[in-house]
Amino acid sequence: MPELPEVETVRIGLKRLLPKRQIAAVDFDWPKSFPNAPADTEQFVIGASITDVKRRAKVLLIELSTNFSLVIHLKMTGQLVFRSCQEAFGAGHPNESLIGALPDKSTRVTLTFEDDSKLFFNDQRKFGWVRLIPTPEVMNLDFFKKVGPEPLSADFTWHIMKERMLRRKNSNVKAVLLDQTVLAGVGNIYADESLWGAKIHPTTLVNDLNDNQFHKLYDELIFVLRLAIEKGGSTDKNYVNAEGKKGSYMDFARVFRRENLACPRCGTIVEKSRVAGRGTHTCPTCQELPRERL
DNA sequence: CACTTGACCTGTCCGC
DNA sequence: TGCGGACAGGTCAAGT
Repeated sequence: MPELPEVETVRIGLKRLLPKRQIAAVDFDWPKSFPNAPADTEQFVIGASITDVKRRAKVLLIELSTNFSLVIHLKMTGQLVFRSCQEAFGAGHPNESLIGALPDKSTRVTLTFEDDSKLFFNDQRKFGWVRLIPTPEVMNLDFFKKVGPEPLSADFTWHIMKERMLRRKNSNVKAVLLDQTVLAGVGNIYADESLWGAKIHPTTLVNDLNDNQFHKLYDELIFVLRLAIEKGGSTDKNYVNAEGKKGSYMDFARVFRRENLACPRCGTIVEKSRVAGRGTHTCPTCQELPRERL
């Protein structure tokens, strides 16, 4: 579930909460979630302080004073939640969290800082991971060598998006939006939302899109990504930010998870189907099915 | 090579 | 009520 806007929201929260804190202990509650620990952890994590928190695609990079980085992928159900030692989180407390006491049964890794505040990596489905990597070598990871450009970077244009998408011209447009080597950070929610905005059916072959459609899809994608960051991301089920709180983009969603409800543009009932192996939401009036090719 | 499907997991929901 | 199965969706490996 965490896509670019959710990971960016977590990054903004951690950037405010973590820098200068010194790590006192690491607990491996589920060792597979931190595969290359604890070999280098004693030397390069314990005693290190956090210098910066960055993001590339859907991956978080927590940089340490030892010139190592904690590289974290939340996959579908990952959460990074910070709690300071003084905070109480009972009902009605101003900092009340949407998740209960931590650690809990889905806590996989716990960082404890000098002042006894903690950062919890929770991950119900255990697909996410934390890796410890020398900071200069982070971008040598296979994933980063292959991943496409950041859609919100200043030099990402609709021409670049069109050119990169045409590398997979015989695939349907939804599969290509989800392909991280074409562009970084788009997942199921914002693929459906941007295709609805551009009035393009998700099964349309990339090769069949005209320039107007590429341009419109680019505009809609940038719009939904920016709006979602502004709203603190989408909480469908698991996602919470660095303070354990929900995002509100789902209140603004036009088709995602709105099957059997009215399309906000034309009133037609929104349908749900499967495209590229994923649940897919479309308006059958706004997003016309592509004609069968002979 | 281009493209699609299944595996990795756990929890929830739906139908019988 | 209990139980099996479908589903959730990011990425990589395996299959066509």
